[in-house]
This record gives sequence, C-alpha cells and structure tokens, in this order.
Amino acid sequence: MPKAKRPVSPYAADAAVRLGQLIRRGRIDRHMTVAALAERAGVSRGLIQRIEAGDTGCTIGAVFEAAAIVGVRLFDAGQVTMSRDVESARELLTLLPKAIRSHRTEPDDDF
Amino acid sequence: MPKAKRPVSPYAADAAVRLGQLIRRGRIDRHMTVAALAERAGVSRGLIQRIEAGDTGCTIGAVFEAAAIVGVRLFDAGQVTMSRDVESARELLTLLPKAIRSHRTEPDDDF
DNA sequence: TTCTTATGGCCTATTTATGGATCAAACGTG
DNA sequence: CACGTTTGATCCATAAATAGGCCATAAGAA
Repeated sequence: MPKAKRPVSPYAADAAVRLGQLIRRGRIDRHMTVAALAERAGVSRGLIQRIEAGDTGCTIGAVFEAAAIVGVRLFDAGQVTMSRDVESARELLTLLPKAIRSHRTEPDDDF
Repeated sequence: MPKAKRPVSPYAADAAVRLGQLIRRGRIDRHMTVAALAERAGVSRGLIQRIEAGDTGCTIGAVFEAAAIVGVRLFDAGQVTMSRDVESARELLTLLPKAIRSHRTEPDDDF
C-alpha cells in the first residue's frame, strides 16, 4: 500500500493543485526562481515546490504567503472574490446564531 | 514573550481569517454544528475551530475540505474564480519556461 | 555543444500541527 | 427561568510538516 497520509476529498485536492498552479504561474511571470520565492516567503525551497505541486499537507499560512508574493489574490482587498457573493444578503436575515440547534443528523448535502 | 510561531504577512493572515469566516458562515447557513462538520471532514472538532478562527497553521487539505463541505468554493468547477483570469491568455504567449534565468535579485514588487 | 543554474526528488533532525479528552461559559429552547 | 447542547479554550501524546542538506537531471545562455 502506498502512503495513506491524511485523506482528502477530490475537490480539496483539486483546489490545492489549482492554487499551486496559479502560484507557479505567478512566480514564473515575475521571473522568480523557486529559491527566490522561498526566501521572500521565509520558507524552504522544498516547501515552495510542494505548494506548487498542490500538496494538501502544507499550511495555509505558507501557501497564502507564497500566493501573495507572486500576486495571486483569492480575496480582493476587502471583498471576497467568490462566484456567489449573494450570501452576504442572507446573513442579514439570519443574523447568524452563535450556536446551532441540531436536530437533523444529516444536513442537506449538495456534492 | 508571546508566541513567535511561524511568522506570516498581514495579507496571508487576513486571507486565512476571511476564509475561516466564510466557512463558519457556510456552516451556520447549513445548520451544522462544529462537531458535525468535523466529523464529515474527518478531522477533530478543535481543528475546525482553529480553521474558522483563521489559524494559519492549518493544512490546506483540512481547510479546503471544510470549505467544500459547507459550500465555500474558491474555484468554480473547472474555472478559476479570480478577479483577473486574463492571465490564461498570457500562458499561450509565453509558453511558460520551466526554469527561470534569474539575473535580477530583486523582482518587481507590488505590495 | 559546453557551461551554469534551476528544478525536483529523497533523506533525516527538528519543529509543529493534530487528535482526544476535559472543563467552563455561552447559547437556544421548552 | 432551568435544561441540555454548543462552543471555546486548554493540556498532553503522537503524528506530521518543515528545514536543510544532498544529488541527478533538465533547462537556458553562450
């Protein structure tokens, strides 16, 4: 058997890979070497390689750091860049409870 | 002295916090308890709490996993949801070199 | 081509995150 | 209000990420 590290869903793995690709592209666009990015991010060269490879075991601190340096922004200064930011409306209706009164064991799923 | 864990830039820390907030909102919207989300994500309850708090020390695997479950998608099935996805054009022009010939020690910065 | 450098993979020591339990306080409901 | 539940925070043992080296190979420049 290979190495059953920490299992992640296909989506999570895919998302990590895509983010890694974005970072790599951003780095290359800026003519930076992996070593240079590593130095600026304050991490090791190997870690940058794993981040660009989409390793799900990297901390978001390191990943977001690298992303920021090469210009990949998931969030646009103050506003979230999401497909559906319609959600922001609902928060006013619900007024976000702090504790959830769960009765239904199985939440309505969708993926 | 406080805790000088792994230093991260303000942006990276902020991005992590925002993502955590999105996850929390998504969870509450779906009437899920922290424990329920933890179980579905296959992680501990404490980890979900740290993720929602924006702890930069969490692995992207765990964070993206939680995000996916509560419906927070940074990437829209096949297409990246970024402010500037114009970049996809450039990759055809440049044809992305695999190795960077760095001369300039200091890359053109912007933030 | 030849040379120089970037990259990627592997390894090990160390640092760190994670799981699991526990506890107190806050919360929602009847 | 009083109840049961959720949340948040802490502690510790353990699993895992990270640093940092090394080496082989690929890639760009002359």
